[in-house]
Amino acid sequence: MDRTVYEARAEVMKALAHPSRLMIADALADGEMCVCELQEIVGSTMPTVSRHLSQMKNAGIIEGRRDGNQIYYRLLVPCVLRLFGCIDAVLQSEHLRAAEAVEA
Amino acid sequence: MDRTVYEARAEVMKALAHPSRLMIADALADGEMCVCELQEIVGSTMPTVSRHLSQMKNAGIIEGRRDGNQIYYRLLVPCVLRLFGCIDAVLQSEHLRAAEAVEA
DNA sequence: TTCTCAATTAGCTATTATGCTAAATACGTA
DNA sequence: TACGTATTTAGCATAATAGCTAATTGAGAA
Repeated sequence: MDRTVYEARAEVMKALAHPSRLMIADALADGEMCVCELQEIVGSTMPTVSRHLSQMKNAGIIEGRRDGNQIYYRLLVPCVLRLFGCIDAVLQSEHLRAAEAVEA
Repeated sequence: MDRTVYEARAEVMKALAHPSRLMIADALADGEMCVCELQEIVGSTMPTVSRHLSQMKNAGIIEGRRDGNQIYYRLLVPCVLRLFGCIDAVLQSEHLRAAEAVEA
């Protein structure tokens, strides 16, 4: 397998590898949201949220649609939500091993 | 949902958000491998590969086992391999939209 | 013990990511 | 036109990553 494939994949992963961007992905699970709504959820300044959105857009994860002077973003590839299941499995196994380490 | 949950998830994502680390995860799909074998696959220096492995280990993705003077790593949570499917779906949809943009 | 090999850690530099404030754009309304 | 609101982009300072070489640790062999 070519290294460029892994580089492309890593770009997508990087576009999700930030707490605020994971919050955004989760928030968009139920449907589209404008930047101002996402800002409330994430709790950063509007420019910062906008930049996170732009990273996710460039990675092909979300898409924006203008309505008036607001821009509504939505998930393009909803399967990213299923990533959480696996990530949480990693976290659980981590906690299990941490507990074992304490016992031993 | 608490922000700390998203921070923990982001740590796991970050531990995979690098081409070399994705290559390592993929290589470990078929079973454990020592660092020297992974080095050949990744194509970086041994210290660099070792540091990638240590990041993945801290995130709870892999585990190492010493045998003689070699250390064999294995995937702790094999479901990370299923991530590739979704990531590739993102890449495909990206290419589709890029093609549409060229047509228009 | 001493030597060698595999792996990790230290120390450094270069690159990249993050988040802010301030400025620019886009759109709707008066 | 001019103004207000939502969003993006620029520019900057700080922090985090990545990769290298050199030094260190761990385990087996001579």
